[in-house]
Amino acid sequence: MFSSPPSEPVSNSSLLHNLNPEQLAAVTLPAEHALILAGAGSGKTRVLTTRIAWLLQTGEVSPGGILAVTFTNKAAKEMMTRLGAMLPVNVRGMWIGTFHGLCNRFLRAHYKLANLPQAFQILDTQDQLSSIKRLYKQFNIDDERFPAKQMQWFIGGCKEDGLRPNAVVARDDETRKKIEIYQLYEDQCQREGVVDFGELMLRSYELLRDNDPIREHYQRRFRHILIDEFQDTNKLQYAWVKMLAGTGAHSSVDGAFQPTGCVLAVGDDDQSIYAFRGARVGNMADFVREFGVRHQIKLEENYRSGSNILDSANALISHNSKRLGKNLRTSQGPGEPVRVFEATSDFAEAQWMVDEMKQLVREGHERKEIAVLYRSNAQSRVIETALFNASMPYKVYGGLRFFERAEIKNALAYLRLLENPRDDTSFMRAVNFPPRGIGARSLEQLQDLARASGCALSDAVSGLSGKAGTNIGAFLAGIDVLREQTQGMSLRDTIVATLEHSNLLTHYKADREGADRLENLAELVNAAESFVSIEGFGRDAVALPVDELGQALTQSPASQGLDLNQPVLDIPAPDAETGETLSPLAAFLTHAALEAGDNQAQAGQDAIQLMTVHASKGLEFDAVFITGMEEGLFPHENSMNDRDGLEEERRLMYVAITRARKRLYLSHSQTRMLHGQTRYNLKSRFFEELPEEALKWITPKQSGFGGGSGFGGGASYSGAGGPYSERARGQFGTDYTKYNTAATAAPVPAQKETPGGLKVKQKVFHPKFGEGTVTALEGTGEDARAQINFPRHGVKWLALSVAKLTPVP
DNA sequence: CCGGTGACAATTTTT
DNA sequence: TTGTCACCGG
Repeated sequence: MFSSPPSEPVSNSSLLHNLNPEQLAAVTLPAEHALILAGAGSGKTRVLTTRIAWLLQTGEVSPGGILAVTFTNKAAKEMMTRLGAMLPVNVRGMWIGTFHGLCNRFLRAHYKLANLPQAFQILDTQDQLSSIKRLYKQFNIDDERFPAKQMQWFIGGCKEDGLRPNAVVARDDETRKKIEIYQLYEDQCQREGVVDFGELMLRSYELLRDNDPIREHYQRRFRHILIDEFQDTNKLQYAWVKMLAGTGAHSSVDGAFQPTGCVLAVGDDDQSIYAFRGARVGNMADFVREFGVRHQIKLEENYRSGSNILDSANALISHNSKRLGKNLRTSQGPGEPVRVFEATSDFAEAQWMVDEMKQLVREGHERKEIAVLYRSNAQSRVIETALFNASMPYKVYGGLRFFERAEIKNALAYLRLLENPRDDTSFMRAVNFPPRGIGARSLEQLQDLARASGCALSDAVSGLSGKAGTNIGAFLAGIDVLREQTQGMSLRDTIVATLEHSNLLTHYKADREGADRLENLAELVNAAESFVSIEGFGRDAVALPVDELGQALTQSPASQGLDLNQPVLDIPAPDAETGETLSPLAAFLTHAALEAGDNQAQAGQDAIQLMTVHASKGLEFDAVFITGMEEGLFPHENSMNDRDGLEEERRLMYVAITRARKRLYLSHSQTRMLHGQTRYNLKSRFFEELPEEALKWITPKQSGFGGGSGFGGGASYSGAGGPYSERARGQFGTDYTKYNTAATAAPVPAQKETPGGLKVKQKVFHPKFGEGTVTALEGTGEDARAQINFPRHGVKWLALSVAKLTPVP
């Protein structure tokens, strides 16, 4: 898949053709640290890959001297594919991959120094949580006081900050206890021979930091370090990059070694939307300062959208204060206006969208070129229902990925036990699934025993007596037999044998809802086969054989980057002493953990694309609907409290807007079903931050709640985009008034009445709830009620005859 | 060991 | 409203 086409090396000029001046400058930068500020749709990936190709082409560096890091497997693959198409290099042999993938490769190569078993396995997020829960049982830790989820977050956070338990400051008793649990967790993982995602990063970092020869080897080796999506890096990843680049602060004892790695960081601070998981946009500024960056290039030419869309994006993001500063521009014309729609209910919003989509499809747009973006997953439901009822094919992104499915995890648990009987997480998962009469009490006994002797569950079984001992003993003996039997088998046969032995197949066959699961298990066998044949055994997991890198090097136009005579520390595929190599199975299991698989099931099918705004980053579509543009939803209420939160929401909106090539729709609804309750939301403040001249209101703009008319006649068809004209109506061929039927039990709107002298959208003050905004009015006289949205207390209905409300000017 | 029950919470996500 | 999870009874 990633092998190089048998083409001649392309010439320099063809490599660089069609680059704009900024892109060209970025590609041909001198060998120094540099920061590329790459706006949305500015050809960032192209610049990155062309830069690598150019470095190789000009002999500046050999393939072995390049380190290119991304966040997702998808991005890494794309980089390799594109590079492979540009130059006849063996991209698989190069250090191009995700942070975690590369750390894995590094740790496999130096597993002894890293104090890990060669076949260490990787805990995914689920595994990590169950590992912590198991710990809680063993040590009687109160899940009420220290929720396992929260503990998981704490541990992950510490690792991201590069902190081991002994380095975390115990500022209070609670933290002290957490640190204690963190330590217990660490011990448990170490004993079991497993690492979590954070550990992959942290242990790699520590090994580089503490081992001078290793660090200097890699510093010498990686002449060019390229990092994608730099704004998403966390503290540890930044430190890792810094360590590999060797900024001079860490020269060896004799001081003779001068590190030379050049870092090319590519990112966009305006698209930083992952602060919640530890990303630090500040790394960009830190990078410039700490690395003494002299070259900064802005890629501002956008090749994706017309200026109405880009002006909207630019105007919106200009409301953020913390920016490095960048403006997207295009040589395309204005393109279509940004269409804005106001619905009476989430249901009506979905209906409208479906009709609009039908129209788009009629006009010849492919369904997969139409995307619906929303802030939170819960919003997809109504839309799905509407699409389903309209028989419109759609695809929801997100949700469980292939290797995260229960049946797959169950099968993997058996496979992991074959590889490593000490893996207690897998033991617990497999021991009584499918059910084989091993109850909770037996397992508790076993766990007590294991803890007392500090050994693995599987080692403690021999100490069990009675029925418990017999049952669990039989399970374990079965695993041992299976391990024997599968010796020398192909990966495929090993998995088939395991599925048989475990009774998973029988179990799911008996389950009348197990058909899908059986299908997935069959798919697991396929995945294993393609892992061996197409991907090539273990290349994700194992350091490459020497000859392969050698081949990559000799194919390079120049090989001055890496001295072939120096010891190649990262390629000890077989263990130096025992000659042991990673089994295909261990490699496959690693692959499963590091690449959880697509979650886009029927990819390739022409279906409407539904996803969160986060998931849409990096993608583009002809037509984009951004839905639920309401206060509390987008910007989300949990983010509105602090300035940073709001700015991140705005960046999120920026990302959403810039996904659209041709047509962009923004919609909001007056009412929305959320958590089983109807909420009344104001339209998003982001509307106020968009340039009116780029927008076109295609709704009869409502005057106050419910548009009066109720839902019928009398609405005033005016809006920022001017009167709702017949022309517009004809153009879209849709009568929008039909959506103004609230499907949910919306309160009957006051018609022209303003009870108590209040108006919708007016700000009022309540002695208890503070300041709020009137969102609806209802009834007259004594019965007059107002619905008010209080930022701190939520939406409330207040009887005007009782509530002491003061209008706020 | 299953299946029912009630409590509870419910942005965003990759590895 | 929906999904998850701990707990309990058959």
